[in-house]
Amino acid sequence: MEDVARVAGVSHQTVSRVLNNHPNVSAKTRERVEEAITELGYRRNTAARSLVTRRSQTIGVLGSEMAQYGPSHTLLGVQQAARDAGYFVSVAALREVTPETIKDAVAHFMDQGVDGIVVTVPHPGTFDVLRDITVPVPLVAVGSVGDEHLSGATVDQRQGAKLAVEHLLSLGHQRIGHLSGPADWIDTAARIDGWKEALNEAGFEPGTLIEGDWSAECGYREGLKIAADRSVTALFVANDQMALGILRAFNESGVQVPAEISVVGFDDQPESAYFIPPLTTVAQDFEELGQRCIGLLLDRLEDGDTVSAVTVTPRLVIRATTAPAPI
Amino acid sequence: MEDVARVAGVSHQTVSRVLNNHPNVSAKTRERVEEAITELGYRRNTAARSLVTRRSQTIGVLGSEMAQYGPSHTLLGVQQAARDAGYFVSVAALREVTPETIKDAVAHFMDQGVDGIVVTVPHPGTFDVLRDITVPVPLVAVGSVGDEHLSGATVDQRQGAKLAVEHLLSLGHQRIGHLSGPADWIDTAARIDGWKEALNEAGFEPGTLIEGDWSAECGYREGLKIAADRSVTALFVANDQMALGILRAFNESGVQVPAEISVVGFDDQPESAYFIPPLTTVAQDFEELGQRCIGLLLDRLEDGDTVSAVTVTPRLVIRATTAPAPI
DNA sequence: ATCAAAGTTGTGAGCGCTAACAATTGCATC
DNA sequence: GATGCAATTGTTAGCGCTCACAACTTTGAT
Repeated sequence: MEDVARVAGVSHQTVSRVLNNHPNVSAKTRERVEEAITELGYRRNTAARSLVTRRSQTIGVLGSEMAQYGPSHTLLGVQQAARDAGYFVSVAALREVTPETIKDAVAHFMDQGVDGIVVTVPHPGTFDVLRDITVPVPLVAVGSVGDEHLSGATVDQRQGAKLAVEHLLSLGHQRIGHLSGPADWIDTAARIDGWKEALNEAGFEPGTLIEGDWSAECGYREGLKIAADRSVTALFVANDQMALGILRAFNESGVQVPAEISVVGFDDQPESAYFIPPLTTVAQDFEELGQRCIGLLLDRLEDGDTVSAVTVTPRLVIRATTAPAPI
Repeated sequence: MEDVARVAGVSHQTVSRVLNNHPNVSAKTRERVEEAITELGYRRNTAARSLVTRRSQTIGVLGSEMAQYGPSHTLLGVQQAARDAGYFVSVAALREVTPETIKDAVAHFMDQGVDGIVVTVPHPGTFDVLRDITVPVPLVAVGSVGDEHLSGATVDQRQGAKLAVEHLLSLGHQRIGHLSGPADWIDTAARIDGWKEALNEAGFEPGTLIEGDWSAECGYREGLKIAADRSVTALFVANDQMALGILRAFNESGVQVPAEISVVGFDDQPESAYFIPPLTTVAQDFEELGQRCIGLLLDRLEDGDTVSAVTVTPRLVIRATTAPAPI
């Protein structure tokens, strides 16, 4: 920086001012400094800057199941938005979710001096842990409703579930079952609520509720049972992977989809359009979710504004696994 | 740090020595310092440390298609291994792969002062770009063969392809086609080579070679054509997603899998076991790949050793899409 | 011409840490 | 008890930057 100052014929402080876009620098000085910077290929030292500002220009992303469709796309959105805003993105992937591993990861980020943390750990207990340890930087949690300490960004999953079930209702289905995610996931509860609500509003009783684990394997297993007992004419499945398993089980059991049983998934992974038959499902824009997270975080970081929550709206994609209910 | 020194009754430098595991600190002093550290909940300031050591304890991961099955799992392995070794992991996801975006991302990492970079950009041109810009930190590229400047970690894809084709040959197939990835991917070339090699060794001519784009949609489109012309009795498909599309196309066209045509995929995504029918495929351990990358990087960083390449071996998973060739 | 107010630039200190060197201690040897 | 040597500890400087403040320059009203 001293070198740049010398070349531009100013003091190091003026260079610093140019770098930080301070208002009180005359146009021609600024220009001269900028020339010197490009001429020397100067890059400001982040460590020195962090040391004095106590800001690292880094945002931590703390997540579990980071390789899954949802989290990995959320990370993409976060990364994109953060880099555009001049922030670095550091990741910590939890192999196992316990209060200890969460605290460890947060400590890891504090050691690094991150300016804010985006949390995508979809288990309700997470938020309690985060509130307990009073993290000294802004937090945004995916799936949380948000409060003054912890912002939340979330896809309106209840709404997504309603969309799915209302579609089935409009086709004349009345016995609509639900294969949910694991009970300790936030998303699971929201989707179950949406399913129940849509049915209640239509004046029907909820059909069978089965707790799954998101895996195709589990969808297959439960699909075999449903194929045998035929307790429902339609099934709302909490993600596309379980729906894949269901489809395979029905295929093996000779159950016609959608003629005998309709199936709706959730997520709209790109593959879902090529299932046999192509899956009707609910699309959620995870990348947008990630971008919104950074938006919230930057608001807190820069304006001190306390926007506590944003919601991304899902949308129904109708393909070939849904048809009018059999008579 | 000054506070810790005061509590422990030593100088700040001794605290620094304890923190850095310097040899010449007496056991009881070390103990006293450690007590003071836990008592005060002291955490060393990374920025200050980086400023003087010129090391950031951060590794950058530069990747394209980061949300895909392979890259996202590689990232998981990288993150795991890096955190275990006390490093932070920063990510940069490329939305578009051009020499400019690669250079930008590298510049972004240099601004951050990363100690090393793991590159998972599976296009051959990448390595040339990286060699051109002479990055001042060690690099490990996934998919590269490696040289003294650029270490490489890779799954032996040629071997994986051979495994797949040899399995088909052992079932009596002679006309074995290949639906490959896009031509500008490294993986594509290696898999084509393996396919050709296995056929040559068995004394057969390679069957139809079709260039795909990894997507299920493309698999579907090409599958319809193959179903119509029946030029092959078996198909080696370069990834599971395209295989999914193929399966759907064959199903629609009334082609029996595996009775009429056998299909082998590549990747072994968890869903593949629930395709209709369950997919025979080649499994690759991406997490291990990621861990190996960090291993290579740390070797360069710490010992100065120049291990230039490691290889992870894939393995064939036989399920229900392969059967003896029809007579 | 004179002065105040605003705009612009420079100076010095210090963020928290580690490297190099200096000083102290302990301990065996003469 | 004096001497030398190694092991241990302390002292000083400085990494590259920004902040607070001081100093200088312009502008416009009197």
